[in-house]
Amino acid sequence: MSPALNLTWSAKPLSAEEAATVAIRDAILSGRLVPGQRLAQAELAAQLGISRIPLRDALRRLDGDLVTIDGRRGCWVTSLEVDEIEELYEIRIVLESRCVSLAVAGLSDTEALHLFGLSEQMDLMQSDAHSGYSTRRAFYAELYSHANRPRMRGLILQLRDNVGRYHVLKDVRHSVDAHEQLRRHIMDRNPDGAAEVVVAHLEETRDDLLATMAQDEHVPTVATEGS
Amino acid sequence: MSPALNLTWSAKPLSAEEAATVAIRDAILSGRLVPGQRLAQAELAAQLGISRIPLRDALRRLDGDLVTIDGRRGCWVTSLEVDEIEELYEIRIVLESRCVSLAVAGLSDTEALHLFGLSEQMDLMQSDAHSGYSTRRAFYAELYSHANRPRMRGLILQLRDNVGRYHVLKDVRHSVDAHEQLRRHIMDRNPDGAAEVVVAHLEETRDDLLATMAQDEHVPTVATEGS
DNA sequence: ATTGCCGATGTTGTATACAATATTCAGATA
DNA sequence: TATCTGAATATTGTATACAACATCGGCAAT
Repeated sequence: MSPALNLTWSAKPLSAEEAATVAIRDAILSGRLVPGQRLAQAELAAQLGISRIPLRDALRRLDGDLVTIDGRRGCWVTSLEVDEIEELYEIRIVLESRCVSLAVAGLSDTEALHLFGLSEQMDLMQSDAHSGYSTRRAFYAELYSHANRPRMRGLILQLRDNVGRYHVLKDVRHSVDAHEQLRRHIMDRNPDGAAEVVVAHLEETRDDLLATMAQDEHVPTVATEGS
Repeated sequence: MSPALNLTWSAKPLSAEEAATVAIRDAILSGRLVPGQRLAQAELAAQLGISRIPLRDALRRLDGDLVTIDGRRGCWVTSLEVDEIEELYEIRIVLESRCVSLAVAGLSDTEALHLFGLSEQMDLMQSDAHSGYSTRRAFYAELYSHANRPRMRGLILQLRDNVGRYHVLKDVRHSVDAHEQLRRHIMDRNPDGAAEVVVAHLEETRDDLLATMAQDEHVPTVATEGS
């Protein structure tokens, strides 16, 4: 069934629309474009060196997720209320508990060992906040891929990104503990245990984020535009 | 806080992009555009009487869901494999069991009675397949709205539409039974019972669909273009 | 007969120009 | 002073025109 030879192009020529999509997504996820910030088509297109047409295509693609388009009134970076963040975490808990259970249940010996190594690496590196987030994201993306549920995995990663941009330089103590437990459940092929760890970790992360937001709610972030 | 007067325009002037979006979505959900069918921009734009620009915006908006855009190769109505349908049902089961449980738990007396009436009406009307689907969809949309989980509800309805277009003139016996049980659990405020009914109903519906697809897999539907 | 190589054709991607709508700010009026 | 009005401004929506790329056909070579 599987092809004997499988190439993946390293350098694919991406269109202006695709480039704009990843650029805007990266800018939002990295915090350079903050929630609530206006996204003017002419300005963004000029900054990216493209026309408004591919920029509009990119914005439509991100609409409803990282970007909110309000008819002819304009376009903003989606701003999440506390209720919405709680709901997104609830959906993540439901989906990820199932997904990690399926993934751990189906791991082969080499796959489990590989994930174990990835997880250890991840906790040892401990780099800055942004690259740390990206490393953890890659680990879960790899782990969840073993559940063989592509749509579920995509939804989870999308939800993770959507709520992850609100985490600013957070502690990682919980993560290290949770990852150690998760590693053990991976090696033991314990799906239920892994699911429990993920749920507990998500709840802890959610509560930390909500506490941080409650502290900073009177200090709203305002975007200032550089030259 | 709330305005004394709150108008909603019955006839709001929707843009060409919005009109194209609903038109294409309706065409796909009603089966006039079948899975796998090519969506040529020039042709569709001409049929809708608009330019290619707003049509492209509409296609981008539907991409990844009802429509699949493959770079410069073109655009097709998304075609689901058996594995994908199974996965979509699995996600629906996880989300809807939670959502119906929350909804039933929080119902007031009048709300429960209203839903009871809606459900009875639904089973008595028994109209044609398309309007029957739309009626059932409206009932679940109303029921799930009481869970106070807008994102979850939106995801569920999206998944429901995505998989619902593969149901062609199916039997409704299971639905009638399931709805009767669901009505009882609604009136009894029994969240767990309602969740069990919904899960069982979804599994049954899924198995019926898969059986139908297995029968018809050697009779692929082909789109023929009228004048 | 099959494979590889163009050239013709068609489709999609993008830039520019213009139309339609929303926002803003000045000025007038109560 | 506060509020409403309306023109000026800015921003988004859409159409047309053109460029870039993919597909399909024929033709030649092995």
